[in-house]
Amino acid sequence: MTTRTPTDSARDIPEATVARLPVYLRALTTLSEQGTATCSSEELAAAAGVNSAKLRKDLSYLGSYGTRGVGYDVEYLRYQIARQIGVTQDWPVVIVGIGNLGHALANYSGFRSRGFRVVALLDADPDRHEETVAGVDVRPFSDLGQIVREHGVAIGVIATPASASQDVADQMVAAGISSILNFAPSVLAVPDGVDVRKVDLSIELQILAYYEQRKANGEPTHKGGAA
Amino acid sequence: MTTRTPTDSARDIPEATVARLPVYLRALTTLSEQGTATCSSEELAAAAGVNSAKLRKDLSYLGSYGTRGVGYDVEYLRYQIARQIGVTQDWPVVIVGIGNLGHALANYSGFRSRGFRVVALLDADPDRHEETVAGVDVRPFSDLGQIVREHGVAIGVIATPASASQDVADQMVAAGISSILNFAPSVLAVPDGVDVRKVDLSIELQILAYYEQRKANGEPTHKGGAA
DNA sequence: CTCGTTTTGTTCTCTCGTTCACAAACTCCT
DNA sequence: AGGAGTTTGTGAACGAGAGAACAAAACGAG
Repeated sequence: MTTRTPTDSARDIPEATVARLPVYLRALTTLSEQGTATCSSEELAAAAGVNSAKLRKDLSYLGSYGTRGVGYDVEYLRYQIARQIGVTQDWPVVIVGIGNLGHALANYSGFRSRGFRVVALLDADPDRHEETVAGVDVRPFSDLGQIVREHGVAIGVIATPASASQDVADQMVAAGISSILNFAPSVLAVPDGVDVRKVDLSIELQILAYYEQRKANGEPTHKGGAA
Repeated sequence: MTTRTPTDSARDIPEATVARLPVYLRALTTLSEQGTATCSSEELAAAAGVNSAKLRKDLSYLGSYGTRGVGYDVEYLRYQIARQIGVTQDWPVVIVGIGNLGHALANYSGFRSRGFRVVALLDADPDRHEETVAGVDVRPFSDLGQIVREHGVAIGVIATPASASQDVADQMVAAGISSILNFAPSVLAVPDGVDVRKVDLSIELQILAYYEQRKANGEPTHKGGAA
């Protein structure tokens, strides 16, 4: 049964669009908090920092949720995007590696408010197993399999040094995790069917440094001015 | 004098390539530490997690630094990329907002080793001004202008809550900073000539959640399996 | 009911990025 | 010296994404 049925609600949304949906979601939440009930594509695009044509095209992949001549109902569109991304459900998440970054992630409120629930903090260092971070006990890394089974965890976050990251990833995959967010500066090898996204703090700085250097040399600014 | 001289050493490197250069740099450093003196595009591509054709094309924008039939000299290529990105020089950086994330960033060793030197940690909260994080004193946010002038800071990092981020960005720009790395979940408005890059921890998780949801619904895996 | 105004949804075009495929260039072996 | 075997650098085909432009749809005024 590998054939795609035509009734699939979500066809194929382009990757670039998927990456922007959370941005729109955040913008809509902001508008909602400001008491805005309706907004045009122009307004929403401004709040999200993108072109209005691009926004409309992105939204058209989800369906026709706007009203011509009027705009979008903020609450309704917000729900539709949230449902499409999957943040209406609850996503249990484990964080491995409770160093500085692990601490910051465990305390980050933005996860909770978007449906991500940190069910466990794991670290290989026994000295940390007495700690409690953000109300969650730090447990031995060897408990990974049990925790994943118990909570049905599908998403894992790696905040270890690079040297440990591949081993952690292997064990995550073995335990049944199929999506990994990697903060370690390493390239992970994982089997097909497992998604990995990488966030590298120093890479972003290096990209800025490149353009900064060019600015200092009198090169004209590239297009990506604002964000 | 807005015309581009043909003697410009660095012509126009595509944005996508610039974003990958730091990845290659890291891969080369790893190879170097393993004692590898020479590598083929195939090996380096594997270490960086990209296609070898793409790697070769990327490198071709910098110049011809390889030897046909042999490959690339690891040290030489590493230096060339480092010079091109600008990480051979010293980049003074200020971090504003010393919460959990600010702490993690201040302690992150990956900055130092790539030429980024944290010259100041700033926070608006007077209670934090007694602290010392990673050997650097936390100072009042109002010192920003003086510090930027003193150290010639061009790059600023925002690790504040979203509510404060725009104000911090405005003051950074006023102080003369022209590149901003924004960790706050907000869209910053900045004048032309100022570069902003954004890292949003929860957005990455939401993107993973989207694909995870599709996997759970029996959709075939998309191409972006490994990373 | 009709017309003008507003704003979406979509089509078309163009630019940018990726991948393929191969000639040029280098090494090694005989 | 010459030929076989590698590996780079790049031209060309291909695909995806961005932006402009416009037709279709809703609304309000008269």
